[in-house]
Amino acid sequence: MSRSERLFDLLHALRRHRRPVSGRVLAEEIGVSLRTLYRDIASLQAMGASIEGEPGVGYVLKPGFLLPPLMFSPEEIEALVLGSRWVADRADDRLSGAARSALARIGAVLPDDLRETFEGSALLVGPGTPAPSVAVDPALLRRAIRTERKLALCYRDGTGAASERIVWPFALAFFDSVRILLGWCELRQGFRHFRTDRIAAADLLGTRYPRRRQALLKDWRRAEGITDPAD
Amino acid sequence: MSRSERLFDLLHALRRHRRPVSGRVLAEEIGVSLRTLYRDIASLQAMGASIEGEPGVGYVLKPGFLLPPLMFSPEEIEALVLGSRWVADRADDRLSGAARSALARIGAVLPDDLRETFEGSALLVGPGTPAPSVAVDPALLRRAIRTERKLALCYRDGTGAASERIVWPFALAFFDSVRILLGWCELRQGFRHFRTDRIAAADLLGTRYPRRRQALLKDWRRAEGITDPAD
DNA sequence: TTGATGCTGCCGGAATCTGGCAGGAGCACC
DNA sequence: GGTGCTCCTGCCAGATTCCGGCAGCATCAA
Repeated sequence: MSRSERLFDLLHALRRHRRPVSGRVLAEEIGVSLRTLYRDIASLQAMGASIEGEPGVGYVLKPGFLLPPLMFSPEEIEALVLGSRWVADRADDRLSGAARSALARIGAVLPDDLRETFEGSALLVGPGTPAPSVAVDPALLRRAIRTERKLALCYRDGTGAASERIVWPFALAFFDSVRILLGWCELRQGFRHFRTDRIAAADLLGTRYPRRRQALLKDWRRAEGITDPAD
Repeated sequence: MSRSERLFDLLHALRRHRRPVSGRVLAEEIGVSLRTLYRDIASLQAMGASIEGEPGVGYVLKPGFLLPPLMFSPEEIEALVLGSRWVADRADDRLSGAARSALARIGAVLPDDLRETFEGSALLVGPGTPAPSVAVDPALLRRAIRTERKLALCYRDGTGAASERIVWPFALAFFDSVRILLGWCELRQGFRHFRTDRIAAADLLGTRYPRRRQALLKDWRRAEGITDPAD
């Protein structure tokens, strides 16, 4: 692989990892010695890429470099189509429609050869176990999360006992057959999860909750011992 | 100026002119001999750039090498991120890497406000039932499908009985816990499906099968009474 | 035909690239 | 204070690539 080609690759590798990456890892990924990697980074920086390196941490590429990324590879197209099909099949109507329309936008910018891959993708999503019917509009839950606003829930737990509580919703997790709303429960002063099919009613309150949902998610991950998949 | 830097410049110059530009002009603009310019163009083409040169006219950069800025609605972004996360979590290593990589590309061309939605997406994919270990490389199966080539399978069915057969693979279906290869079986002269975890061995044969995989998929859909989701 | 242009092969000298080593410096953690 | 991780730089020698020039062919349009 020529040096120039490698620089494109390096740029993409940096974009792929959003967390700081050590030079050693990058060098291995690209297949080049550490010394050369440092040189390559310096080259990209000289060309105007805002790559920041901190001793003991690694490199991060700040967004906004003049050069747009390269086109998708065929495998990437297949991955996007498959993922969108899964969303289209499994999510609620709004999200499912959004998946289809996002896919259409992507299709519109593909060159002819990739459009063939795109249209003829042979990766299908089998129908899953049908999702239990849900009383509240999932779009409402997502809006609450996105705008970081409190939610008044009327919830029936596994034993059938009903309760009312105020929660700070910060994420929605998709499992094979159920969806689970993650939130901080004001009543219990702790993280709780709620199966969406057991939420009898949800009221979007006007008040925002006092923390950033990213921070809540991070705390929750630590509490549950779940590592961030972005790492 | 180093060669790599020059290639970036050349790309820039090509994007600037939308009309065909002669190699001579480009060479002067960049400050390099004509011979070298031809070599540079060839390098970019080798990297996948669709630069078209017509004798007597000049060069034009067709869209399809660099990903243009894309505009999505926030909900579309969430759908793409969620879908890609699902693929990243559930598919084999290659496809999963492709999902992450495609996502990074999309993230890089989003305007700032959308990038916020993109990075802070709160839709998670729960860990599924762990996929049974698979003896054959799923990438091989996908390649067979993509190139419409026959596959020699060594398969153990549900009862444990082993068989060898030649199939025409035309699709791969992802279920919650298993993946299923769809194919036309030469032995049985009919459509058959194969759980990938029960495929003991698969040989990619050199011969292409005589029908288009789209047509096979359509026939299969009709035979199974499954409507095309694209309708 | 003529001219403009794209494109390729060849060559030898020049420039660059590469990996390894040694060392410095910042930072966090113990 | 020591240890470990990291970024970063200088130096060097051998390998590799790059570069310009030239000569020639192909294609297209006037």
